[in-house]
Amino acid sequence: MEDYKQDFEQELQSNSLRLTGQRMLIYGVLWENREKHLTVEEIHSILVRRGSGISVATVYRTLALLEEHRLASRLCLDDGCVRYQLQDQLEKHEHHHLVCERCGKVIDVMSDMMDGIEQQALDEYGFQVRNHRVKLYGICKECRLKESKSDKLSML
Amino acid sequence: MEDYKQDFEQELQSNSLRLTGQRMLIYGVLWENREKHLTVEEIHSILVRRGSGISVATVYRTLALLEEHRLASRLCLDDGCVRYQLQDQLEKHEHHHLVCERCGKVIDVMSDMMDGIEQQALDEYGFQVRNHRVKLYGICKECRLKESKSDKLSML
DNA sequence: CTGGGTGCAAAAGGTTTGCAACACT
DNA sequence: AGTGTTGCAAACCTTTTGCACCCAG
Repeated sequence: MEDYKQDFEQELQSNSLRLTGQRMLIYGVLWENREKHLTVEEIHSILVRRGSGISVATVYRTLALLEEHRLASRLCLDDGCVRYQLQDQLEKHEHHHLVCERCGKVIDVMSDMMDGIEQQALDEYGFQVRNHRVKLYGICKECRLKESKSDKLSML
Repeated sequence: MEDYKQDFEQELQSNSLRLTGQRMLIYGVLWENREKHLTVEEIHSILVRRGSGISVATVYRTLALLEEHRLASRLCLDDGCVRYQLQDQLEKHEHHHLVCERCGKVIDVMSDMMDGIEQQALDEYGFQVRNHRVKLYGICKECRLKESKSDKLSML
């Protein structure tokens, strides 16, 4: 339970990178929010709120480091801010995201259904896929329920 | 052949928007480069190079307008700049992109292979997909050939 | 004519960088 | 001790905005 940082510590050590307090803090925030997709600004302000005088520059630098070492993955929702999430070390490549156009919720989806498309890319274009980013935009269950309810109310 | 702008003109008219010279120019550049994915900066500098004193602000405003009316689609390759491309009016939703990690080339792919994933999203999460953005990162045919050639050379 | 559209320049984000001070190893 | 890291602030880059002027309808 307390060893969640071992992947990180090991990766740093084997690359002769330093295990600093700031890096641990950032990794900790990502771990605590591993089911969420935090923006850089959110990560920074969580730490500032806790009394850490960490600078934004360090947050950016550390996140870039984590991404480079494939310990975190970057998610760009085309709304102008980049989000980060710890990357599951078991994943072959990145998972998919369902983005609700109403409430903004992001649902992670594990799926190998892209295998077919990857094969097609190779067959038809000679393109060898190494990673993919799939974002499906639509309306989540809760928002659909909410909307069908208010539709019924407005009909009265 | 000369009527490629009719979709655009019609859409403007039916929304009582004005058919200005600048809008025509921008639409023209997108049409000439319809197989490419131009950044805002590229579109702007193409026009400036041709002697048009158009401002970046207008380019941004017009592209936003085109996107809003689904005449163009925005592509965000997570490299900090947004790209635009005219949208095929027959497409159900956006097509997929194969992005080469070596040369940066972007290949468009039409495919309905996402239908399976969309059904899965609905079945498992109650999530109704309305659009999707799929980017597959990998290595294109040409770069693979080039690399295998230089591999062989370095072996000598 | 009249209001939508444009150019300009300033402002507003978000992200990067140079440099001196700091702190892991 | 030595160098990788950090904080700070300035620089950067892309995108947005306010406003006076302009032009399509």
